[in-house]
Parts: sequence; structure tokens; C-alpha cells
Amino acid sequence: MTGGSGGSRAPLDVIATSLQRERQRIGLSLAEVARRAGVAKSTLSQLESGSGNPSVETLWALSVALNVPFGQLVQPQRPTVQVIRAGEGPAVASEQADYVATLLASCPPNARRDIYLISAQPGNPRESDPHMPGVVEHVVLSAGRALVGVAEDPVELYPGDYIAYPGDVAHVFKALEPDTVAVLVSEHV
Amino acid sequence: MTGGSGGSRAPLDVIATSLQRERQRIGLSLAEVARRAGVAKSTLSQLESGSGNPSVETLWALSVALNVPFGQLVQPQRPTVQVIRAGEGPAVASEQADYVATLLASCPPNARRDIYLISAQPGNPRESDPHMPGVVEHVVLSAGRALVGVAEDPVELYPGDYIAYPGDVAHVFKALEPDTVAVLVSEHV
DNA sequence: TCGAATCGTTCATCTTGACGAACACCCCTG
DNA sequence: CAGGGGTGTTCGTCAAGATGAACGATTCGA
Repeated sequence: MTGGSGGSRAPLDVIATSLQRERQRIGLSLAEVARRAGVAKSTLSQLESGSGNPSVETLWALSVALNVPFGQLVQPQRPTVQVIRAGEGPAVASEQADYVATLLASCPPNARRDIYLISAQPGNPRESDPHMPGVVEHVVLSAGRALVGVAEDPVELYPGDYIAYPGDVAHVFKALEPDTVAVLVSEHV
Repeated sequence: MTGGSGGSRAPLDVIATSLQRERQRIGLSLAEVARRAGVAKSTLSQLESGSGNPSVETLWALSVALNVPFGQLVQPQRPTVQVIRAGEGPAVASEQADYVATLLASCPPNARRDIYLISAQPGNPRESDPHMPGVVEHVVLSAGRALVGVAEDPVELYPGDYIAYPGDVAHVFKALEPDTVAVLVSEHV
């Protein structure tokens, strides 16, 4: 969860439920997780019960033992069914008329992971300046053909192809055929 | 940073540099950030110098004051470019031959967020039992036509349509046309 | 040149998290 | 019905984090 704005809920409650959920997800006992993490079983018990305010080292050890990204433990959940019809999502501004990105999913106010539908026409390649460090973009080409990836060395994608690249360097999306469509997942790690 | 695997570097060093970098990025004094976060300025000083092992509450308060996502303070990790050609990814087992899911991205070893490419033929709908609570699935239809969503009330999708639904209830993917293709993002929140 | 203000650091004190042993509880077995 | 192995909990002790005041260093203006 983002500290800055977003989830205003106290992180300790979230951590408590996250720890318990992730532990039960992999079907381990409290004692076993505590042993793997190198923390006292009583400590983990208290954390899962909501009392306690773990140190970073403790929480880190637990995230390693549970094989869960660190930040994930401090991230509330919120799932509902949501449908966005083709072309109905909020379009993202684009200088070129031959590139339209539709925002499909933006997780809580400030996203850790956004999902876009991109439809592009051959023309000026869409160049993006580097984003924040820690951003990764995943692109799956649905239709057409495109050059995608880091600006210095883009990759030619065909339908079904997938590419992931760091978002903190300049990157590009250049359609090579009319009606090129792609799904883009941008996540802050 | 991912706790599980990934950056094996001790989180405390990362936190130290992150705190200092983010503070200087917005040009605030140590005392001012400490005041906004409601922590002692001595505490912040020690944290930035690398000594200390902050509690979650302390780090949370600082992340709020600095307007930085919580997990980002503990996140070195630099991603690399990765490409998977159509049909080359690891296919996921499926009882029915008319449903193939290709795993495109599984974040560090064990995923909190997986990306699949699904290609399906009309026939037996693919039904999934409920997963753990906290799972959300996002589907963007690339080609064809499909019924997708929670089992009791699936939604008919056309190319470009998007749907998100909780993964902790029974859900379904039923192709209505030959060569139906979709991108599926499954995330554990 | 003095003084005021701000910077970041260091120190003694107190609070609090982490620990391990002991505990109550449940399931299964002999 | 005892008893062993497993679960998760509670409690006293100790180390460690958080605190505020005091400190030296720096800048700026009278």
C-alpha cells in the first residue's frame, strides 16, 4: 500500500490480516513460519492478532519466509466485479492521435499496478520518458505488429508475444500495422 | 522490493538511503520531515545514517510525510527486459484441450501477480474453484468472444472489453467463438 | 563581529518489541 | 481414558527503538 496518500487505514491491522492470510495460503503452521523467519512464535502470534508494531527486520524476515513482497504485507485488499466495455474506459491523454491508451484498472487511489488497453496506428512512435524507478511495464500484443521496449533496443512483437521492461528508462511503442492492439500492465514494485 | 527472493540486500541500508534520497528530493530539512511524520528528529537522523531498525509505525509515518509508497522505501531491485514469444511460454495444465493458459509473467519466483495469455475454443467452459481470499483477476479480451466472470453471473466480453472480479468465488471462462484470446492478470492483494 | 536561526548529530532516559518457557486446547492413537 | 504430537496463546525478562534536550557546525543579517 502506498504510504503517501491512499490507504489511510492503519498499517498494523493490515499487516495482521496479511500475515495470517499469506500463512494460511501456503498452509503452514504459525510455529513453522516463525521458525523459518527466525522470529519467536509468540511474536508472530501477537502480530497476527493485531497487537504489536513489528520492526522492519522482523517484518522483512516474515516476508521472506512467506515469500511475499515486503510492501504487499501493508496493503489492504478490495475486490469487486467491474466491467469496462471496449472504448468506454477513461482514455489517457496522448499527443499523437494514432495512439490511444485506455485505463482499465487502477488499484486503490494511487496505483501499484495499472492495466491499459492500447490501440495504435502506424505513425510517430509513442516515446515515454523514464518513470519512477521501480516501475515495470508488461505488454502483451493482441493484434497487429509493434516495436516495443526500451528505446535503444526495442523488440518486434507479434500477436501473443509478451515483453517486460523497466519503466525507469526511456521506452517506446511503435505500431507497425494498422489497428495494432496491446494490453499494458504497469506496476510499481 | 520483494521480500521473498529478489533483492537479498539488507533492507535497513536500503531504507537509510531511500529516506535520505526522498527527503532531499523534496528539499525538506530533517527536522521538518520528522515534525510532519510525528517522529523524533533524532530517530530520523539515526535511520538515515543506517543505524536503527524502525518499527512499521515509524516507517509508515515517514512514508506518509515523504509522500512515498511504503514498499518503495524498501525496494532496490532493478528489472530487466524479458520477451516471451507467442506459444513459447510455459503452458499451464488444463484438463480440457480447448483451453490453454500461457504463463507470461510470474513476479519473482512466486508471484503476487501473474500474467497469462489465454487461448480457448468453444466447448466446455473452464470453471475455476475459488482461490484464497485476496485474489483479483483481470481479463482483457483480445479476440473472439467469451463469457467471463463469477460463475453465477458471467459477462459476455467482446474484443477490447475488460472485466475484474474477485478470485475467492467460483469463476468461469467460456469461449463463444473459435480462437478466442484473452490476457489474464491474476493478483494476490 | 556578534547573535539568531537552522542544520544534523550525540546522549541519557524511558518505552516497547522480541524472546522463550509455560500454558490451554484439539486431534488422534494405543 | 491416559498420553503424545500438534495447534495458537499468555506472561516475565531483557535488549533495542523512540524520545527530547543538549551539542557543535553552518549560514545569514544587523
